[in-house]
Amino acid sequence: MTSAPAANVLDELKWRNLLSISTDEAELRKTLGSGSVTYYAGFDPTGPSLHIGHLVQILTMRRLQQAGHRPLALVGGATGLIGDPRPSAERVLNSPEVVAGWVERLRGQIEPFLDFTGPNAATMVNNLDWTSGLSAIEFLRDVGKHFRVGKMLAKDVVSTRLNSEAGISYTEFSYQILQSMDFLELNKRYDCTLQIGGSDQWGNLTAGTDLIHKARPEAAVHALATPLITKADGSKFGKSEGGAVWLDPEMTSPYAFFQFWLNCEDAKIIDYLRVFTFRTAGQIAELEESATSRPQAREAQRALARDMTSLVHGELAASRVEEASKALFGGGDLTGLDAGTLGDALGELPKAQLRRGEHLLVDVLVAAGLAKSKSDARRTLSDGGAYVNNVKVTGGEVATVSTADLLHDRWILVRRGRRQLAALELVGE
RNA sequence: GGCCGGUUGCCCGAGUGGCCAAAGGGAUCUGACUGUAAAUCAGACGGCUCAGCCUACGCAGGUUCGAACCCUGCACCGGCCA
Repeated sequence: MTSAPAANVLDELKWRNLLSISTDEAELRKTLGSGSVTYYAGFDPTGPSLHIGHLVQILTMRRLQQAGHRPLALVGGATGLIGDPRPSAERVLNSPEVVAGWVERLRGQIEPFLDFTGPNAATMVNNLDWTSGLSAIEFLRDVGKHFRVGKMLAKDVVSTRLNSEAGISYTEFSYQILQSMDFLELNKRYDCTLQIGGSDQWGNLTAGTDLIHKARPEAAVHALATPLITKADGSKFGKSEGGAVWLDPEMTSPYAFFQFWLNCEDAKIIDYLRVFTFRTAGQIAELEESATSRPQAREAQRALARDMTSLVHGELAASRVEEASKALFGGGDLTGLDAGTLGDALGELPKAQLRRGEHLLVDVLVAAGLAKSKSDARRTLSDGGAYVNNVKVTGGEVATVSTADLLHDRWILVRRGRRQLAALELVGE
């Protein structure tokens, strides 16, 4: 899982399409090539878990660390209380207690990706540390004086919001100042000279470098933005049935996580292998060859799913869900599977309990989480979109399952559509 | 503080007294095709004890046989003025 250190890590990032825009590229290349650079990326606690969109930053941090640079992972205990303005509408504030809880969770999610030992050990930081004690007067005098309102208004999101019906609160308008302070503070405390972030953060990144230029003219700092990851049609990457693909295994099961990557569209598979995995150019070229000549084999997708699941949930979980996927989709005939294999596979799926006897499939689909209401379940049944043990249900809305459908006298596999599965397990009388 | 405009289903957005569970688009779901892909075509898309009923058009009240639509108050958002 290591890549040969490129001559300059910037070239590797470029090859992986991870460099969208940066401050003076020649200078940045020189800096990265001439010693260990301390850099940071920030993650705001806007929810109980990070999702795969955050992975781009996390993994870019990891790549830079592997190239000998020193990461600071910032979880925004302060910025999370304010909210980075979204183009659409004002955010709803979360309570300090809730945000503090999320900070802890995010820290735990980021830590496994970085190395906290050795000469370029990573450090976790929290911007609440240097903002909680700051008075409003200090803030306005020491920091605010460096910001020109005209420039702040010109930032993309701000002007979008200003021109929208939603408008923008002073709170969110101030966000860029807070993020700029982070960079300045990390520059002072840790000699941090590079901030990385998504291209949608470019305005915030440059606000930080500008602040440092004014407050500490002697410091030379850089910013680097990674591109927005999209699907082939340009739409947002990272959504699956129902919502975001979370890193938290309770929110997105390792099986669902694996499935998400496995279902990657052909048109994007090579891009994603570069962006998200640590495979070398040679390995990716081989997978590309396979994807071109034998797309139906989907070796590249399998490699991506395998790597990502292993990276996020561990080798063991990755093997488990890969085996489960093989068993459940491997040809459809479940009766041929032995109890052990089937039980393991079903164990990765959402579960519902089933009593002996006959049950309306409508109720079963809801109980198993495959339909969000009985109406939804009825629609699915009348559409012919339900399957029991991989066999299409033809009975329409009144179809039932019963003890006779049990596999190994214990389980029933229910499916909605092409690939939403759930397991029913027999429970005592 | 004043005046004007806005608040519609997951999102955007039409509707301005009965024909409205609410046009249209997007998202989503299902089917066909296929490779657990994409594109395409077709159907569905508030809930339920489903030919009916219930809930819903910012919130609360009112007018009316009848309200998303009219009136009053409140909340939030925007614009202009002070």
